[in-house]
Amino acid sequence: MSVEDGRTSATLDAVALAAGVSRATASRVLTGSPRVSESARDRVLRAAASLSYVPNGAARMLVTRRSDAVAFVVCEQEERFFSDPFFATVLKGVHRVVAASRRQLLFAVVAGEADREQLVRYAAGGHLDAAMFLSAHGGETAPARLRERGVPVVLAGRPPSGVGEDLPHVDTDNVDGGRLATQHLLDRGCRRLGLVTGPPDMASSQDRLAGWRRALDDGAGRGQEDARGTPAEVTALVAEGDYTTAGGHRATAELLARMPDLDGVFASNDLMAVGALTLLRERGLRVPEDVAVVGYDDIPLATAVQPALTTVRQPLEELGREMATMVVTALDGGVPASRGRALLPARLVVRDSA
Amino acid sequence: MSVEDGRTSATLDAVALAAGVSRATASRVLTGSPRVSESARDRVLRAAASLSYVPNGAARMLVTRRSDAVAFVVCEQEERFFSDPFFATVLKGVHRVVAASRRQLLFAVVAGEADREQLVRYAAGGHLDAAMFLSAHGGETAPARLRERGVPVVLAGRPPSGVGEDLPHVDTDNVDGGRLATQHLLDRGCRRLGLVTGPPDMASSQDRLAGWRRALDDGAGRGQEDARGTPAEVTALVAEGDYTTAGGHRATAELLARMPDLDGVFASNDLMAVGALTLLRERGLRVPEDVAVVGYDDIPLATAVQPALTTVRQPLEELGREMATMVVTALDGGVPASRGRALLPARLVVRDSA
DNA sequence: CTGTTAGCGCATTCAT
DNA sequence: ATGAATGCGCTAACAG
Repeated sequence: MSVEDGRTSATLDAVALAAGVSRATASRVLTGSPRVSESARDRVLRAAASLSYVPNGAARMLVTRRSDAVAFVVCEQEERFFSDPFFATVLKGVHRVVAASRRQLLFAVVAGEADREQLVRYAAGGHLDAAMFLSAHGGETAPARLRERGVPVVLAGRPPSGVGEDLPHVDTDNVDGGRLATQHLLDRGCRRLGLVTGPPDMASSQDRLAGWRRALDDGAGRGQEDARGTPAEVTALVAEGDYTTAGGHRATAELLARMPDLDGVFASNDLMAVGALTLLRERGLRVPEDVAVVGYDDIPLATAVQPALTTVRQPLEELGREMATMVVTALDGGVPASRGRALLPARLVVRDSA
Repeated sequence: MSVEDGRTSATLDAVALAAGVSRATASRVLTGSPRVSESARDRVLRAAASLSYVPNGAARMLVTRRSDAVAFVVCEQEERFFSDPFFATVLKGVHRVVAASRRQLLFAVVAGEADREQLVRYAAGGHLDAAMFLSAHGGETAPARLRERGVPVVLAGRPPSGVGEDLPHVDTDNVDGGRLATQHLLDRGCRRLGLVTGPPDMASSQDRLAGWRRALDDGAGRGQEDARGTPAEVTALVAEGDYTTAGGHRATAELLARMPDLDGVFASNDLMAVGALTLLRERGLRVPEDVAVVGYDDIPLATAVQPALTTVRQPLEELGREMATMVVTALDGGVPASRGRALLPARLVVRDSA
């Protein structure tokens, strides 16, 4: 049994020496090259194990130009980031694929300008073979800057303006999701509708809003009918939210102030829908009898809340898998992670709130 | 305005050449060495900026034996990890300190054996200057293995058995927290008490259990008195939970089955307390009138739930800051991150559930 | 199949 | 204050 030094770890030379071969042969064995004799391989492996040999990452990076590490970058404050299960689910999908490719998955949060510079420097320094970006807001420069430096990048979600329109990305169909949610409200007879948007600089917000508009336009085109088959005019209002429960609460209050006979709310995510539920309860309004509420994301909380939320589900784990697959494929195949544009379907999950 | 190549980034040679100095001088400027003339410094800086120079991380690591990156490692499944706000808060504290030290904070999840091996290899390869471990379960080998390889390590929480008793760590006073929670139940007159523990292999569970025992023993010693000042016998039962809402639900059911006249529950974390609340409501028991409930952690959900949870608050952000400070200090000072053992106070937050 | 050789890009001696 | 030379540990191209 060998003893670890604790300070200086074994080098390839040491392994080669112990195995009685040259560095080159030792290296071949350890990198899995086929052109090695059985006996040499065996001796090297044994020596490496006995010395607890681990290759020096710096030396390896320097010559291979790879780090075998990829990052999952979230451009948000820690709070947001953790309070939204969105990230956890996508990360899970990513994790599976990256782990299977035997790379180190690293996880970084960019909560401000200093973080951004640090990350770009880190990546430009060669520490990251690729980066996946989540929740990029408008004006986020990191993805484009990394790509300029030759680091493959994939975004979750359509790049917002100013981020790099042609950046590879994978998205769920937020336009269709927004349309489904809105149409559901119309279908159940709601005619005084309110939308609570997400942050206006995020693509998902914009797209869900576009879907809302599309549903309303479609309806206007062919004439809405209420539950009794009677056509009725539709009134629609929009209030700005921010994807937080508090924001949903506030925005719904605004909606109600501007339209007291509100009968349907589409909140652009579940957290805000929960905020809406809370406010409506405070105002003595019943859900869905007085006001129907539809959320988005189908987070675990959606079923825990009273009434259970009708919402739109996105295949988030699949989104993560897809992103990671694009990255890994690009890395393994040498194919530049060019314009992939998977668009994953969203679907309505009807529960009690609408 | 210079144009980026996009494939090959500028090297120090290129910068030196453009500045009309030697590599050595350029290096001195960029590493902030004092022994450089004003004019040389100026030219080098200008050249570096115009070339968008970023030092090659591999080359730098190779010679400095540092990566300027530290990791925050969570040994949990993604779900757990994100669903528990514990991590977010600690991370926030860590982030502040690490960012201020101009190092890259990396974040890794170890969800299984493959991940563990990958991480150890990554760290042993020199990619990590230090690692902070969260939520280490009994038998977790990574921290000790990293330390053996010369990577400074700090744990959040007392090391559970088999993890390395003498590993540096910073903890909150879980024993006292458990005692406070239990004592509060006794003080309000509860005499038929139930404890829902966390996973038995986690130090925090063990310590909160120890605090529970201590409160009960103290009480036994001096004789408990009920709300009317009448001494009464105390009965106490323990059920095993797992820090999840579902686990709290199940464990509380078990408690109730074994002791139908249960009148006080101490759940070792808020998630389980919420599970307890749900079960008690299902059984038609009022909280706190029939059964008082105390949680632990004071997560945001604690105030959102009905009734608002009486719970124990830990200074988690401070815990994060403390861990990161230990790491950064060790790294900057060259002092081995040896036995630090900050013990941060816990305090009771009384709300409606007990 | 194996050993020898040559850098990868940088920080750091040692001279000057 | 500056330049020339050295080596970190490894992989890969080249001989043999």
